Amino acid sequence: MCHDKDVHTDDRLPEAELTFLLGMAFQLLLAEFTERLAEAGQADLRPVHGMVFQILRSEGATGTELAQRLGVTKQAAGQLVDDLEQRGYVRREPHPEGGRRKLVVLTDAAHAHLAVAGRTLHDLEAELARRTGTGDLATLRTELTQLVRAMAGDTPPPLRPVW
Amino acid sequence: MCHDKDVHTDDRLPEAELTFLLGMAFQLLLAEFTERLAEAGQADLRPVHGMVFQILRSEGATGTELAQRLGVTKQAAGQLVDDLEQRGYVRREPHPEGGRRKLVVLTDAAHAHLAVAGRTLHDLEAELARRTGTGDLATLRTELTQLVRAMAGDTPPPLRPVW
DNA sequence: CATGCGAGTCAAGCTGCTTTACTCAGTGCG
DNA sequence: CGCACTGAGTAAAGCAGCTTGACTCGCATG
Repeated sequence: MCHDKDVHTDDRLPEAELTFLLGMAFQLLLAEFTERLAEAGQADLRPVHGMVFQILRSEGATGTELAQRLGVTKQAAGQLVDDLEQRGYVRREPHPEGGRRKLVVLTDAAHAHLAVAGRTLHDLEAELARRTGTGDLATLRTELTQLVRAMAGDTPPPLRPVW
Repeated sequence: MCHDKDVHTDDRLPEAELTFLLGMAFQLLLAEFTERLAEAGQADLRPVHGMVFQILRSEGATGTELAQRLGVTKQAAGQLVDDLEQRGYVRREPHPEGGRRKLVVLTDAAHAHLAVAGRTLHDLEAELARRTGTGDLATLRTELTQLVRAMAGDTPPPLRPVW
């Protein structure tokens, strides 16, 4: 869980910009998360796939809706769906409201992944709460929520790669 | 600063996972930051370039060192340096300790960018502190610092794209 | 001198996305 | 009815940013 390569010696974490801290925290958490998922035998799904699953979770969505929520073009979303369909994680069904639309829905395999991922993530965050000692990651959570609200209103922005 | 496309109606920010919140917060901040930089006439430099500048800031570094700090291959780092050199932001100087090494250092243009970027980032964070009302982004900062320390020890990990 | 190592670089390839351009189903309107 | 128009999906090509593999060169060490 720790980097043992000491490529540089200065230790200026406290003075670091908020933005940097956010980036590092996110990166570390996500990396650890995906690593644990891989250990749990889910190495074939990257974070973006988990994101797709969450979006499709309740009622599915059309390709275009998916694209909007992911913040990519509909072609890119289509490629993701192609891939996931081929691997048996989603199905394209005719859309109930007809038209040229198709409804992309999750298969059982995807729901199984969501279950594992959810547990893994919760474990990770719980473990982290213990390790920081503070125990009140709740504080952190509410502060972050305020920050996000301040910048994006009530609509969660698409979560996308970062540079 | 806000997304006005309301592509979905549920509003479950509070129950969101910590990891999601971190991702959204980071993404929003970085997007706003780069946008403001672009308005300030620095549209030709992406966040990764700012990262490079910060690494080279004090004493410069060799290509390999830079690659390690960025978390990419030395070839990728070399391409970044090629690009920045061509655009006048860095120079390759012979390394004082000789060998095949070269020391990559910043030009005045890069230092100017760092100044603008630093100010922009500070303004943004200050404005955010006002808008959240809490005023104590210091709390957030220290909590994030604890989190990062808990996961990475004292060595800031390379900050890289995320999925 | 030979061997090996580490830094840098050249070249090819890949992946995930974008841009451009098209097809097709439904809608509204003369 | 015929006909433009819209919006979803798809097909194809291109591109950016990275990787892997193979190499060159400077220097240290035996």
